[in-house]
Amino acid sequence: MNDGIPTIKEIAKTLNVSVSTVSRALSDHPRIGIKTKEAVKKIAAEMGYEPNTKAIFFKQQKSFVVGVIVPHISEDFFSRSINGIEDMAMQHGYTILFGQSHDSFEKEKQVLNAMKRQRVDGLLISLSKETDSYDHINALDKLNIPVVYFDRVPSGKKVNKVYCNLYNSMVQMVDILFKKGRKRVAFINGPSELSASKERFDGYVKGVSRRKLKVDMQMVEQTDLSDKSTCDAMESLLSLKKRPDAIISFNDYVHLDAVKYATHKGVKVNDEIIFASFANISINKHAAFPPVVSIDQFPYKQGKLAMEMLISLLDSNAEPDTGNKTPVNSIEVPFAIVSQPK
Amino acid sequence: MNDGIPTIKEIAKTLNVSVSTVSRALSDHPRIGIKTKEAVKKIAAEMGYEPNTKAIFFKQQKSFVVGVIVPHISEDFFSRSINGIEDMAMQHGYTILFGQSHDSFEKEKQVLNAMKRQRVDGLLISLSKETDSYDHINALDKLNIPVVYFDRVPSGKKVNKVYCNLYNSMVQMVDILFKKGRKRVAFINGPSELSASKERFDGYVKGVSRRKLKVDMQMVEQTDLSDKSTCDAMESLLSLKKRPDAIISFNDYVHLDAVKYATHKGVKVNDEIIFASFANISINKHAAFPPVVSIDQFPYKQGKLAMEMLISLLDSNAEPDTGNKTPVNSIEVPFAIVSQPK
DNA sequence: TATTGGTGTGCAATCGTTTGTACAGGTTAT
DNA sequence: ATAACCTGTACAAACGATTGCACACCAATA
Repeated sequence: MNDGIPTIKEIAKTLNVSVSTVSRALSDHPRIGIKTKEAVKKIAAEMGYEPNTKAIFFKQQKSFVVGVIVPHISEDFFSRSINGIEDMAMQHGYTILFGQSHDSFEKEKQVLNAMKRQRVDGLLISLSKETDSYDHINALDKLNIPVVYFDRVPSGKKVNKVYCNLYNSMVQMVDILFKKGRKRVAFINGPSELSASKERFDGYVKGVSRRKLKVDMQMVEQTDLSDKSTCDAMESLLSLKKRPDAIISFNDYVHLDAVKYATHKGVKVNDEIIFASFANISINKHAAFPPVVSIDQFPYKQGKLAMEMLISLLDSNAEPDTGNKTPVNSIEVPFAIVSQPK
Repeated sequence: MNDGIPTIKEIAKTLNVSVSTVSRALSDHPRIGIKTKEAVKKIAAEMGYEPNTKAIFFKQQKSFVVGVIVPHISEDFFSRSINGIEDMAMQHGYTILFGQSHDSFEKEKQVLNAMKRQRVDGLLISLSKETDSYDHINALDKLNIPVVYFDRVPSGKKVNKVYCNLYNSMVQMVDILFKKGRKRVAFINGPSELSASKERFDGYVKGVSRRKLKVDMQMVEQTDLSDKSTCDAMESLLSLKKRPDAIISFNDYVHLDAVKYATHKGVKVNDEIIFASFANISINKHAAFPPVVSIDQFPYKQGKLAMEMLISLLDSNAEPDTGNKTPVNSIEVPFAIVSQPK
């Protein structure tokens, strides 16, 4: 006995039948006699048999494990996505191999290689902000490992992805702020490496232009998402001769830093200046000044849909080749604009 | 060819050598000729050979995968523990199979079974609040899968664990509040299912008793951690004829709800009543009223130590049986008391 | 010349399970 | 009575890699 846990072979020996009979008996093969089946199952239970899934996975070349890589698990958006991913995965008997890139390209390659080594059945990934080459991910093609991107998806590539239309949501957000009577809507954008930043910016420009206004680049600042960088951005905005009367932050974390700085500087938050942002993280309800307008990108739903897509790819992969290349799937998840009660 | 990626066998055929030669050549076996080695490596690289780790893991009965189960990934404490776990794991070539119990016993059993099926090499677990039986976990013994508990560890069992001394930290916290001149220190405890609640309570009693004071049970409330339940607790405390002048919350999430309720009721927070709590979650810096005193339980460190312990168990397991049963490891991680700058 | 020893390679077993095929014994149909 | 067909079981190959052992070859030593 190997591990203290018996193999199919030992059951066979105990009963003086062949291993194939045991294997088939345990899986209720029709050609096995009813009494044999019962005897086998009884002994198996008594001996505490547990199939060695390592062996099975090896033989079947499938392990029901999918890799999930996100930038930061501590970011509310991602931990909620993972909930969606996990729920969907469990429903279909999949388990999650987990890794974080910590927004580093090197780390992303590292964890991705770990997943490759483990031969995950498929991969779900939300890109690190440094990622600008896809060789490491494309290497999975050779191993027949399908990849689904979510949230932070590569721009302009034909890939399987689930994402939110940040451009449209930004256009609408700007619109709402103008409708609230604001005249000078500023924007603290994220790092330019993120395609999300470009999309938001384009949306901002569109939103402002629609009002027949000229885009004033003094109203657009940038942060690397750190507290300090956000404060710098705020300082610039607040020192303008014509201060903004509305500030849109790249996301709620930036918002929290921005609003903290503003209160520190004696600004009457949500009066002189109203604040808006993306993501709608759950601690907002405890923040001193939650954003007045926020865009919910439904992380749970995105995660769930991404996993659903991956599973369908895995299922179609399992079937004998249908000849034509698998088409590329893409889902644009609708966003929602949430106005905090006054 | 199977997956589009060649096996050792195909390399062998291409070079007209045996598979064993290829295998040994690739692993730099001393008995293989230098020219053969080079030829094999060259062809292997050309064909894009990648060892099939499923096969290797199967043969070696080890997969370098450890299971990690936590109640909620979205809880700051756990996502930070996971960072520690992941860092340590990667350093040693391990990958993480991930699951959440969502504080449900059933769910915990489910994910644990998934990990068992996957034959993880070892398991790291922080118990769900409902867990009161350990059969599902003990079942792993049979499979020779070592288990390390962290943070939410079983009380009074001889197991491998990494945890924080909540009793002592509570004693000290009470002490500090008295030292700050507070006279009526109240406590909103967590659900009684959690052993952490008992420990905190005992610490509270000790802390109060040390001051030669009688414990007033009106000063001790309980919450199931939901917003509503915490508000109920606060309502009771605030409606006392002799209101508390300090309130210790079970953790920062409870604290945030409590403080919100208090401000809502017009209490002068951190003046009439000062607030303290456990955990020191990262968003505190953005909260309107962070706790004045907080206990840091070093989640990253706990995770790291737990993983370290598990790895050492796995290493000792790999060695031929030393005869005597593996001793049980237990680490008590020191906590720190953090006072927010005024 | 025969023995010893090192060097380079191949054979075959092994891990635990699944599965295609063969085969034995019994029953039914022609 | 003989072919055809079930039913229940066993044999052996296969998945991809590792590894103990045997063997062949050549050189050096006794």
